[in-house]
Amino acid sequence: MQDLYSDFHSIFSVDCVIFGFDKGELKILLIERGEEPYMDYLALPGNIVGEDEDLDAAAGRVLNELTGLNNIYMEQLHTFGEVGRHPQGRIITVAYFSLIKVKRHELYPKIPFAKKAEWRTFHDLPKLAFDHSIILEKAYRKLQRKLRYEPIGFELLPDKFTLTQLQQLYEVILEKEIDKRNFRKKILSYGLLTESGEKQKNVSHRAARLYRFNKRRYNSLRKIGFNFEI
Amino acid sequence: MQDLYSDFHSIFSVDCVIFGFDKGELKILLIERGEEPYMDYLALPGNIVGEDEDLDAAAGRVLNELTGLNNIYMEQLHTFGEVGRHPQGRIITVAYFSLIKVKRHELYPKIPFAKKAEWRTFHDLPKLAFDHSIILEKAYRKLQRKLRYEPIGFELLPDKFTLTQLQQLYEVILEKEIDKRNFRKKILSYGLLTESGEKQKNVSHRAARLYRFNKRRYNSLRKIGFNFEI
DNA sequence: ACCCCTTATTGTAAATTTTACAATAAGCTG
DNA sequence: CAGCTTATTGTAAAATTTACAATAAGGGGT
Repeated sequence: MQDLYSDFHSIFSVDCVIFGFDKGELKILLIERGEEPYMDYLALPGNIVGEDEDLDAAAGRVLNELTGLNNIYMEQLHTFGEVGRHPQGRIITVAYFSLIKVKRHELYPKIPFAKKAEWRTFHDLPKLAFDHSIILEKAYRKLQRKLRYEPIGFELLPDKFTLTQLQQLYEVILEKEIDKRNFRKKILSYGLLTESGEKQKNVSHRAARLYRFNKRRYNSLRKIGFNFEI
Repeated sequence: MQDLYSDFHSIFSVDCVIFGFDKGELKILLIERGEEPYMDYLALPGNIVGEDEDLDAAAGRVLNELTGLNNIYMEQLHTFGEVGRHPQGRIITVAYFSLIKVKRHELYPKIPFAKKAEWRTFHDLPKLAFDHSIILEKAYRKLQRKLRYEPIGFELLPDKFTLTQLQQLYEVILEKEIDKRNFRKKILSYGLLTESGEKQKNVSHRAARLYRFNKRRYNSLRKIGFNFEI
């Protein structure tokens, strides 16, 4: 058995697709490469998985080194292992999918090969390095699918947010207009939103109420198999 | 860069979760191990990925070597890469998910380490080798989720099948009873079923009509974003 | 031929959910 | 306080989902 296993070993890595939402736009956290190949191209942040490191831990480490954040919503997206996907040899990469609040952190690009890290508008991107455009495309479809069936929008918004912000997030990600009254009725009917008691400040129009996501209620409803379809 | 990449190489493999449906039961194609570790345990069929082999191709090869089938519905499920998952060292496995028609083939267990391959009833399984019970559990949840949103049940049934067979499949996999009249109304409303013109034979009761899945119509509806929720 | 047993096939009314749609309220600015 | 901007709210019609049972058809046994 050991013989069979010893004939081919491969390098493997993780790449992170990190979504954010800011000023009504879907954002994605990318690095700018400072080395060949794909010098100056934008790329997904990623790294080699350590010998004694779990896959999930490697993805968490990449995100932490980039943002300083811990305990962030992350899940596996897909593994990309085509023979020719990397110009320098066979590299398998496990892509991860993450949602974070843009405003919560500074960017510390400790990622190797990176000149810098920055938030880019998802809907206006050049071709990325390697096969990262393909990975990103897959991640976006997953984001759309998840948003339709689970209340994950809250991961992308500040702790307190208005219903209009939330609706805008749905409209931008799902790429369709939503009726304001029907959206509010539906989203409030789940009972996942708690009024914070506060209102918007420094806006030159009627101030909107600020809501919080009620994580406790979400967990108890999820346990009994509740469905949150939008 | 080459330096960084050269410090840790890992073995990687594919494992296949192959579902079938027969005699009103959900089946799963497993091998019985003929070697340590986990001698005599049941395990998912799998193999090492070749140096010049795409991931998807490796999964297809495992399934082909086992069943002789080609062009089978397969998709990636998840990658399992915990440090301690394999007693003989760090092995990352990409799990695949597949649905096949049980009656279509013989079993040729060319899988290494296997004494034999056989169809087992999903709902009555012992603990599997390695972390394969965990992989299977994840695959089953995916099967349930997919069945609810996509008409994949046809992959598991013979080319011609009755509505009762189809309903039974839904009931067994989703683990809930479904109203007969409502089920028929809904499933027929999608227009994905074509009457074959034939009826059951050799049954000691009223013979049911045999339907076929209309793949062409499915593809054209899917293109326009149609939803097939049950 | 007929009765019995088993499964196949079909419709409808009530309840629920989704959809379409616009007037009023509130806060800031000048 | 007039004007501008965004926030908030309800209702009727349409569509979908749900609950529910009687009749049809085929084979087996007499």
